[in-house]
Amino acid sequence: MYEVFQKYLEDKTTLTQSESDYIQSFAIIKKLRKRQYLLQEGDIWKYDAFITKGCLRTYSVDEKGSEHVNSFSIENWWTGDRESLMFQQPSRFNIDAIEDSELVLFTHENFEMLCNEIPAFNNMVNAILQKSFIAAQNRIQASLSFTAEEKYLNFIAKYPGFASRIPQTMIASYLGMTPETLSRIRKQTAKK
Amino acid sequence: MYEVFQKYLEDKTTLTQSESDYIQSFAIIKKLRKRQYLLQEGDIWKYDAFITKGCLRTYSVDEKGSEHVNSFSIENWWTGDRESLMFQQPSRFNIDAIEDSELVLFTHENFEMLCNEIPAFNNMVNAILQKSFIAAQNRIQASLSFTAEEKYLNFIAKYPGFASRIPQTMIASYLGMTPETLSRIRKQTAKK
DNA sequence: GCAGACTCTTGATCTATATCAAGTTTTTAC
DNA sequence: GTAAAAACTTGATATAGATCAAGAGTCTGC
Repeated sequence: MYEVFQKYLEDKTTLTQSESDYIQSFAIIKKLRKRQYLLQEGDIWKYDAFITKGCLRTYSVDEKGSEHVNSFSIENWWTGDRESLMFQQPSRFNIDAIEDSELVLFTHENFEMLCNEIPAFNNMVNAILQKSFIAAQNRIQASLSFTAEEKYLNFIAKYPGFASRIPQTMIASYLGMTPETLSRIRKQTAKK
Repeated sequence: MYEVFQKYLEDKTTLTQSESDYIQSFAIIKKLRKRQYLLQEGDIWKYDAFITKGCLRTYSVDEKGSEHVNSFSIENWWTGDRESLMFQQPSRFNIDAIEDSELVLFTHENFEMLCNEIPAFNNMVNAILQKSFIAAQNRIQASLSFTAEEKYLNFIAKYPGFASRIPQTMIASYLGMTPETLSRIRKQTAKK
């Protein structure tokens, strides 16, 4: 499955053959079964992780025991906990696989070294971060100004295909509503 | 007021005198009166902006005409619209001054050039972006899992000093609640 | 292929927060 | 310094969405 990542790199940046090979030499392939954890609350996250296949979710559990889905990540996206990584502190999140998945991991040490040695790689990484930040801003925006129905419609417009892969309960949690509410919204919008 | 930015740079990174001077040579000083816009909806944002004095707010207006405060930024922080900047598209946001303010602006062209020419500067900029992303994630987290009261308490704990500078109406909007609700929460929590 | 466990749906009821309205206090502008 | 405009408070009422509960579908493991 490393080809998926290689293709992604070709798409997003321009590397010489030797740079590309060099990057590959640090890659760690990781397979996850459905339900398997990539990261558990309390662990310190130490990688940069790219998904070549499957679908993962990042969520936290509050004091009342309710789960809150922070994000979904599918093939050709990155995942992990930047806060835990940056400050080397125990994570407040869990990341697990919604489907059988495959990832390409780099230890953060190696990843930073690659960023320093290969400017094109560094630029790509920064561009991704910028886009992630913009996406986060837009999500905040949506959570402040949208009704439950608008949130759902915005979600399926923005991430078509997700709705069919991910259980509704998790989507509801991601959107900040109960599964019952989402079920009713889906019923209503189906009518129209 | 440029000294404030200079001090910030010294704090966050290590530059030679000539690098520091070089950066300064591209700086544009901008003063804003209270209520004055830095950016209006529909404009294309073209700068990287650092606040040396004062307080600004970024907000959007929805179809019903309600304002939604996206963020506050004070001295020693950055502001702007990354989405408009990155894609050179009309902004959905307004940014205006809550207090008389002063900023250091760089055109994005110059800013990128500085990033390319001065690695230490580039690293600093990336670190800021990382932290901004982490803050955005935490805010999403809060908006999903906190009650109105918890959101307010979290806000004043995280940004002490903001509450006294910023009108409650705007804080309420930032937290995703009505001014009336915030007023009642403040009354309750004052009692305790 | 079946039992148990999830997941989704639907209905009844409840509740946190919104909305509307009016009064009070603070700020702004001349 | 004063009048008008904003900002904040408080009360009464409304409502979107939560919670509780029970039944119907679907998946999963042996």
